[in-house]
Amino acid sequence: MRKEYVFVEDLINHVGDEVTLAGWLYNKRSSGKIWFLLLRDGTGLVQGVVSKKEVAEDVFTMKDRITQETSLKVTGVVNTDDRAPGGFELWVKDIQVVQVAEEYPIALKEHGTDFLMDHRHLWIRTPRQNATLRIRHEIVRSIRDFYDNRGFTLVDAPIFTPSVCEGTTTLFETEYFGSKAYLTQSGQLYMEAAAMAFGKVYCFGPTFRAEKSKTRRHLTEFWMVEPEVAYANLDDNMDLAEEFVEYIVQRVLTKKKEELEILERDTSSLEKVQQPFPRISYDEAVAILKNNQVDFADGADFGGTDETVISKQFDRPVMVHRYPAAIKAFYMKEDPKDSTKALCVDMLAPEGYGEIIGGGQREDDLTVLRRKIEQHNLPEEAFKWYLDLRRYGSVPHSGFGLGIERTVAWLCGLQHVRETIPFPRTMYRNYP
RNA sequence: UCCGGCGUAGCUCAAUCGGCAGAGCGGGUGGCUGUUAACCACUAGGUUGUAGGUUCGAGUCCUACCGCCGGAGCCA
Repeated sequence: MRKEYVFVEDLINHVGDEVTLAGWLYNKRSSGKIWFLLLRDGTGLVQGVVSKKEVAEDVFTMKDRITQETSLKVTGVVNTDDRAPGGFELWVKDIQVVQVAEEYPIALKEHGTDFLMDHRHLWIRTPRQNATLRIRHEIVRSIRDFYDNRGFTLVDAPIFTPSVCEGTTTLFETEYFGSKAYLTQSGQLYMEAAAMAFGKVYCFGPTFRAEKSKTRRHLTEFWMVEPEVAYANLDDNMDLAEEFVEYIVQRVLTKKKEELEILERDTSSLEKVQQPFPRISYDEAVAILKNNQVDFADGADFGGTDETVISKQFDRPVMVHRYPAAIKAFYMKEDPKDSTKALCVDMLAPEGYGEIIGGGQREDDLTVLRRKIEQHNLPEEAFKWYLDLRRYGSVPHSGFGLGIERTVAWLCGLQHVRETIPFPRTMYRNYP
């Protein structure tokens, strides 16, 4: 990768050696005839000690020339020292400046979110943001490993779609060679086709919602993983969902301890995320709301505060199944025991983080599905290919979608999903 | 789209009843041999979001607009 420079994360293998690190100046402190620099290289932070009697004059006076975020290469001997942040420090012999940074806008002080988001391209250099995005990466890796290790085939869904998927949410419209195209809000319908071809599949990509949502749980562009399994019923689907979420959480707990510490995440609640997860019906969830004196209209969908009240009854994610069919998408299969209910499931994360999974068993009967499309005032023409799946060897099948950003926010203990994605897109932000 | 809140130095915020626009950080200058968002001294830095209005006098009160934040709806 690069032979000349050692990464901070590898210093543990170089104690006593003279090495050269390449990075950026995070901070400096001086005390007359000795000064300290904090070097950041993306893999960690290390303190360099510059002593007047041990370096050349021009190296010692470097402190007056280098500014925050100046790019530089530092050569020195690696030592362990309890006084140094991180436990290691570098006895500096030489410093080579690559570029002296202009006055850096992000001080090592508190800033407002709007200011930081305007400087998101720089903000991601700071420890907390860095830790969050590293955890995001671990979550993405664990998702891929989970499905790849279980024989799922990755099938990418298109971003441009010819028409509405669900008919409920507002889509971003774009010009497509003289006709209209829409940015996808879900790859699910395509995964249903893929499941009939590959048995068990998943897609993982960005999705887009043009809803004018202004909450801590919404972005206009977000990432979703959507598995779909042929011959799987609702119970199979819930089994998969809980095994999946347990896997992600435990992977992050074991592999990203340092990052969770940087974020000061209390992990005791995450350690409890183990199978089995509680499963309650919509009707049972409504009963919980009523017992907690929540004013709730029967048959309605749950709002953010409703979800919080429900999830606070449990110490791990809770799966709520069999919502009223009327408030769910057309493709949800009717419960054969109660046609007013749908064989769907939402998973609510603990600590008020809300819905992270939505899915269920799909309607596999051609006649019922056509009726649903008509009832939802959707153009049957647009779903011709989708209906074909019910004509040529239709089978029961199920799947769900997990929102990456909400999952990252939950595991990191963040108040807002906007910090869980490198460059968030919200109703009011399309910069940088 | 609706409801609520906030816009003061590069950044984070103060400014009492409407009465001289201030501090910390960051910048600059100087000091300090173990600092941990170091510290100490000095210093520069302002169209108080925009446009009107009330008043002897507006950062402060009123109106409209703009921007952002939080919530609702909708959803992952």
